[in-house]
Amino acid sequence: MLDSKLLRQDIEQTAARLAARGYELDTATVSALEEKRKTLQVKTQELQSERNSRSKAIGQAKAKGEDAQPLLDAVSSLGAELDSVKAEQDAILEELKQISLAIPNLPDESVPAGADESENVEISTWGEPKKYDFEVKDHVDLGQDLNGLDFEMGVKITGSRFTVMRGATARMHRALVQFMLDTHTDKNGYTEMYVPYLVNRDSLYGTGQLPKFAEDLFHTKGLVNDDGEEQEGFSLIPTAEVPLTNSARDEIYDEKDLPIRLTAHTPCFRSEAGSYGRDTRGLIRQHQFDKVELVQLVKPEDSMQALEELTGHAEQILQALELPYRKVILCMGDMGFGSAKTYDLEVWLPAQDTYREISSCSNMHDFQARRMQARFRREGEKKPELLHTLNGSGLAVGRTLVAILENYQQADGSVVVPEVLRPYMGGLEVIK
RNA sequence: GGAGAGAUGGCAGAGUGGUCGAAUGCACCGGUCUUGAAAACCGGCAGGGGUUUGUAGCCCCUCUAGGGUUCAAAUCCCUAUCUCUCCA
Repeated sequence: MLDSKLLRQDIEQTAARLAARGYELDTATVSALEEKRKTLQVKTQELQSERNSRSKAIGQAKAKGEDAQPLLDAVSSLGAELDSVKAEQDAILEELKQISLAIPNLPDESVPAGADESENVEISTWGEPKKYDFEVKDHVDLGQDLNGLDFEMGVKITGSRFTVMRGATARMHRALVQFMLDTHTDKNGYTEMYVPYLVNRDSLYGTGQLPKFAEDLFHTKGLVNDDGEEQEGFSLIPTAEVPLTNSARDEIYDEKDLPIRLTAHTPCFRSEAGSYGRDTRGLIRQHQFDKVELVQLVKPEDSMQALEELTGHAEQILQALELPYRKVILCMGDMGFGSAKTYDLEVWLPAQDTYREISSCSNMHDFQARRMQARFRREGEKKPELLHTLNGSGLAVGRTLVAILENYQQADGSVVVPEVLRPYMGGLEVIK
């Protein structure tokens, strides 16, 4: 959510900055609502103030044993007027709130202009795509031939976009998780967290999945209580960003406790609404996939530097696994809803002869913090300030597995286990 | 499964209709004292929002959450959630 001041004092400039990322702000509607809001809010508060002072006078009169009846008569009509003005005010406030919740974040000045994916800008590349003197297989064929990936079984058990892993492949998947978590906790200063995979509505509003992206989530029905009433349901997390970042909701941290760095391994669940037909083959786009997430809570002045560092932490995993990748900065039009600046890391997939996203690292600025009221207090200051929040994948585990299968394949269809994973796999060197 | 009790500021804990956003203690911050520290004493110490050029002033909202009664609600009523105790 943006600072409401931006919609009151500088709406045209705000609209222009939003337009650059492809969002059209209806300034006429918002300005008109703001106008009404101001009038109604002032009126409501005046009436409340009057009611309060009169009530106080009645109290004092009664305490002195005086006749309060004249005072009571004088206040009798106030209630109805207040109710109607308040109702009007609440309606306007609600309308403005719904609009505000649907406005995306303002892009940082360092973000390149552009409408979509095609205008993202490559920042750097790492590693050389390997040359193969045989015809490379994609991870689907490799995984099936190794009896490690079973797409049919996933379909049988659940449905499309669900997959079963088996044997050494499943173990490598697990090894990747352990390796990533160990790296981030031991080397990069993150605290490992275990978090709920089902979250409530407040959390989804906090990180920005709601109200706009409800259809991307899997929602559960609420539990039924003793009286037979259904409680509000939960939603499966689309990323650990949701529980990790929401740990800061309604908190006020001491300056000295920052930055806070959190990591967690969780499954992620996405409905993939609107992506029919895309990436239907293989592990790339699943309804359920595992991810090791990185989240940072930092002071505003530190967030841009923190984004560089966080992205570096994700890169570190790719480098340790010796997977060629490139770093891309997303243009304004391709950024996620709450992001002020995003780097994508794209890993080389030889079978697709291209780079594919494996991590997305974003500085959300104060966008989520404002929704969550996630704050900190500077040493010696009285007023708390909003934090800046960042998140990134470090990394998407399933896609990392895909990258390893494809990049480490050999002519006979076996796959070499990357050196750093061998300790996590009982010393196994090759999956055959 | 049955029967009760409770949810108040960072924590503990008072407050059962009328200057209560809330006593008191602890913690914390500032000061006095001290060579320094401790102790003692003095002072400060909730968040959100509106108005405004204003981090000034004034005002509004918030005592788990949502409804209700009332001129007036932390306090009364209803509902939900959570916690605790006892019995089986």
